[in-house]
Amino acid sequence: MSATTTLSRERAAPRRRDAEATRAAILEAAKTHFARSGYDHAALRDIAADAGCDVALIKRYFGGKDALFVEALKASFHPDRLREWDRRAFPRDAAIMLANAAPIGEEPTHSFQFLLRTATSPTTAPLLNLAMQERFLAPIRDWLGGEDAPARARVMAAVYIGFLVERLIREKPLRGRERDVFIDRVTAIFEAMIAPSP
Amino acid sequence: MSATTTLSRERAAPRRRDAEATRAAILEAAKTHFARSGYDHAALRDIAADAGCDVALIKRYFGGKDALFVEALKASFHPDRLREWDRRAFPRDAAIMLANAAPIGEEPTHSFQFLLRTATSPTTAPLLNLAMQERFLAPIRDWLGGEDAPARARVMAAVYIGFLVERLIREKPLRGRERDVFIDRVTAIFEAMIAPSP
DNA sequence: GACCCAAGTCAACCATGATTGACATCTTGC
DNA sequence: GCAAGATGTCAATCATGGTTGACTTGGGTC
Repeated sequence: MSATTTLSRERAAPRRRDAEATRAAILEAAKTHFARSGYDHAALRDIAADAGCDVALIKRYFGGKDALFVEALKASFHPDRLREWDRRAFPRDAAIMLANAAPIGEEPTHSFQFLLRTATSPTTAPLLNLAMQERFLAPIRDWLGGEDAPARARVMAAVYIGFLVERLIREKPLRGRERDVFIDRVTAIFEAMIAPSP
Repeated sequence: MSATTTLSRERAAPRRRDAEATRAAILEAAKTHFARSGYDHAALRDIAADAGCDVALIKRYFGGKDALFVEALKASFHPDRLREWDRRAFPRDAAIMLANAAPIGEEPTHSFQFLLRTATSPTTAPLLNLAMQERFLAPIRDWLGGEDAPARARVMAAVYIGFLVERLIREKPLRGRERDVFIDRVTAIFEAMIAPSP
């Protein structure tokens, strides 16, 4: 939803036929559906229905399911968020975030569910390499900086993904001592990863 | 492949019509296909072809795709392997294994790829929790032992899964210094996880 | 040898879902 | 107003793949 883009406000005409808006609506719906259901189980008809338009428009605006997926994949990552994170606070903040329950459909998980679904499907795994490089590994590498940033970024990305997966399949929330131990251990791991090479 | 099970050798008759053998062949083929392609992309016709029989036999012997998948899932885990791992050598051995390229269909990864692919499909995702608990978390917990084993097992499983995902989507093999740093860091993480609580 | 049942084969059936082209309708420029 | 192109709709088409039932074949028993 939220198909009404704010751009070109000078054109007061509330034209109902707005290619740009429909395209954006399709992309938005696609992000949600792909993240929730994965590539295979996301039906273009459902996406179109959510976007409030016909399936055929997807072909017109994106070309096909593959192309739509790639666009949605690109649009689903917001690596800029990383820059806002404080280096000192990150390990524990991230650990606590991971210890808490993952609300289904909430924003932060969104893109990572996407990631997971993409990584584990043979169809889409190849597509992920590029996106990972550009949008995930590179930002982490820059954020880390220092010696051996590439290898360390790779390790950090892997660990982070692992915890996201764990949270995704966690059956019940962590409590009490288990939660505390979990947080402490995860914090230690993140701290070790951020630490520059000796 | 390897449809000739060794059991019942006393019955010298090389009967070509062997329900037990075909059933085993189907299961074996299913394990491979499901692990490599995931639930959705594994076609029963392909599995049957690999097993050297007709699709209809799958229905006869297993009932349907779902049931076959469950059987293959159960048969794909060998959590007992964990016991063989030496506590001291594990961190570095595991790190090196993860640094190397993942040969599709090789034994060690096999069951874990299976696990990961399971997460892809909404059909099979519910099965994942159970399998994770019984066949992954519990063995690790026992293997770790000591104080706070549950929380530590959770952390360790998550990290391990993360690295498996990373390896799945890794575009080219690690080399040189990047590989060395990767191994060192991963080793350190595993060592930290194995270490008992202070 | 005749017979019966398990084991295996074959050819449909059916649902799903992406793709496509023909068609309708709105918007805009003249 | 009116043509033309952009935008949106509709109903096939096509491929895939799981499911199913009728059929054939083999192999052991009487």
